[in-house]
Amino acid sequence: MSDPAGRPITLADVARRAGTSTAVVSYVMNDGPRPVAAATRERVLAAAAELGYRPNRIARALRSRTTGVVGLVLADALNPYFGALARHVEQALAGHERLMLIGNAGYSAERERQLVERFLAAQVDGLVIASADAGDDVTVPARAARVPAVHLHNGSTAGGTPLVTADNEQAVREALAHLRAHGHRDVAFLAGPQDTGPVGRRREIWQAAAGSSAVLLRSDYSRAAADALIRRLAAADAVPRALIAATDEQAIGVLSGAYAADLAVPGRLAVIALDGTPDGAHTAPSLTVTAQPLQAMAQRAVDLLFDPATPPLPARAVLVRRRSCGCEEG
Amino acid sequence: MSDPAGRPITLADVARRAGTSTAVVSYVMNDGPRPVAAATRERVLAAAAELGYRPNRIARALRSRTTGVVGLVLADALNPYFGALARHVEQALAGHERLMLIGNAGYSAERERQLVERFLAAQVDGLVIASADAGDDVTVPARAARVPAVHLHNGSTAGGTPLVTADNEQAVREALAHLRAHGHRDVAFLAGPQDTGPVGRRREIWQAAAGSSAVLLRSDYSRAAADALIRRLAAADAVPRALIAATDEQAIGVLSGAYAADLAVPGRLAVIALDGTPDGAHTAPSLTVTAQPLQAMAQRAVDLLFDPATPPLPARAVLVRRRSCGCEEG
DNA sequence: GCACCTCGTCTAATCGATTAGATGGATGGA
DNA sequence: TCCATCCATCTAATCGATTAGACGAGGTGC
Repeated sequence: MSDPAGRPITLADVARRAGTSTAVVSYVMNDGPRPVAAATRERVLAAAAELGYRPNRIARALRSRTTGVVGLVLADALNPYFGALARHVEQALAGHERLMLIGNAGYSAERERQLVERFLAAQVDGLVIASADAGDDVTVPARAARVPAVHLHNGSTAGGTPLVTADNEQAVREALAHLRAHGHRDVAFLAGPQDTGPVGRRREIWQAAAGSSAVLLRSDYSRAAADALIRRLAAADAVPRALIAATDEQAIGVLSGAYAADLAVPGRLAVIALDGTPDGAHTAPSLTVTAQPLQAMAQRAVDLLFDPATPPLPARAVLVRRRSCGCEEG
Repeated sequence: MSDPAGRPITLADVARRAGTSTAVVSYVMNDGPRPVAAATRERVLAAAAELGYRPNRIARALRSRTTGVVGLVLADALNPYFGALARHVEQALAGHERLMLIGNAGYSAERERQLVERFLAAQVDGLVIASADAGDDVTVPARAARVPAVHLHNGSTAGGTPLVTADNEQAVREALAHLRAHGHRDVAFLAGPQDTGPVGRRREIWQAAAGSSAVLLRSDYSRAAADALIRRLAAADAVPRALIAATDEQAIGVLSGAYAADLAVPGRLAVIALDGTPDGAHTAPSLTVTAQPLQAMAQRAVDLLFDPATPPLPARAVLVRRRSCGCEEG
């Protein structure tokens, strides 16, 4: 708010109007460290309301060294997995009365580092980093600046920054077992471009369980790349009968590629994805997934920012049976 | 950064180390309003580098009344239309050296108002509001606080806040004409829960062009709602032969509902969506859309924040022919 | 040689909110 | 009645960066 002249209303304006000092106004605004007489409190509140006073958080931030803002750096908010995480992080932050700065790094570690620097310059109270891959630890400058940081989904724990992930091992095993229960002996795996961090372990776990004859496919973490891959395989008549996609994003590309190439899903190609995003419920056919507890993960990541002693998650992924694996709809 | 004791490095520390006053350090850091001797500049730069000085933007913000942060309030970042807009807004802001606070309002005007208040309290330099609907103008407090605001996609222009939209009329006409070219005489329209603002006009335009016998459907702006609607219609054998969906999100739900109900698209039901998000390229079947110039819209919205004289957009939507309308893939 | 200007730098006020320390009036106990 | 408390409030320092005004040294013009 501002007065008619355009000057924003300050504490001092309210104090003047209420006939008190700024200290008292501050005490009232914050249920401050000292008590205020009831009558005075009323006067101050009334004055603030009349003037439309809105405290300047910047000034408060300067004094109190906390901005009420946390930065979220993520790979790609258009990927529904990261998009959903972002939503849950925002909600968890709201529970701590924090606002969220967001920055898309587009799967580039360099850009992640840039965003971390910018967010630190903006004096964020904390950083959540949701990377697709786990290369060098991008939170190093945060540690130097003594700003708490957390990796979510994937990231390097080398520097001591905590990492919140679902139980990838169990998810892969469950997906594999389910496809086997549908009668598939050979189950291929569609991985990302590289295997890094705990998420990269998904591939290793599949490899160990599926045997060395199983087919490993790779594509970028995008619908377009997975779509193109499937069309290529279809042209070469090399499409597997069953496939675990490392991410929903890739699985959705598999579905559209299969549709375009006239490959029936699940008849000709059964698919399970490992993420479990909201999008999987409304694909054609609907996508069977091992759904990660995204909300719980986001909540824990945020809680860790404010209390490093937050207890770990059970964080099991849950198999959601839909149609892409061969199950009938419930 | 901070010294070993944990105290963050300030301008004064750098000044002390370089043997100058804080003013000179500031001049160097900003190529300040006054010149500095080359030798001194070197000393200052060296001192800053050695100490790992990172300017405190909060302090700067207090003094200069600009935080370098803009708030984006949007209906739902998981809806790929708004998600894509958010991405483009972020990029446009990066061009202005601004960071982006984001807040999901979940299609609730009340929550939009709350977020506007919080962002204003955080002293944002500007606000971009991307609402699904256009009810009361939620930017009123921004105007009072003299913070520039822009509506993107839809919103009330009653209070003078500018609105950046694509040419909805042309998009609807083009979609309708295209379905007619495929031989459909009756083209239904799947609208949102209510018709507000320029986006609500889409329905009126369709109504005027399609005639009063044409079927109007409504659902929430979600995949689940559109999916459920189509299944219901299928059970009642009341599915139209051709349909324009107001949003991609609804169209995707239509596709999944049609798939589940064994309705061939486009054979039994032809579909065109009016948004044109990246997701439409990888549905089964792929989605024909009138693609709005999302990036140009976001760019213009952001430019308007910093220069109200930014010229208007041509902002035509472009028909992207894919398969859901009956076209063959290119 | 003197007045005057320029350049480089320093001093200190400022942005707005917070809060420790000081102050003064009222209350209670002896 | 006098002193010790206590409560409500005020005064002023503080957070860190910015920048107008002051200042001194060196250079120029006449």
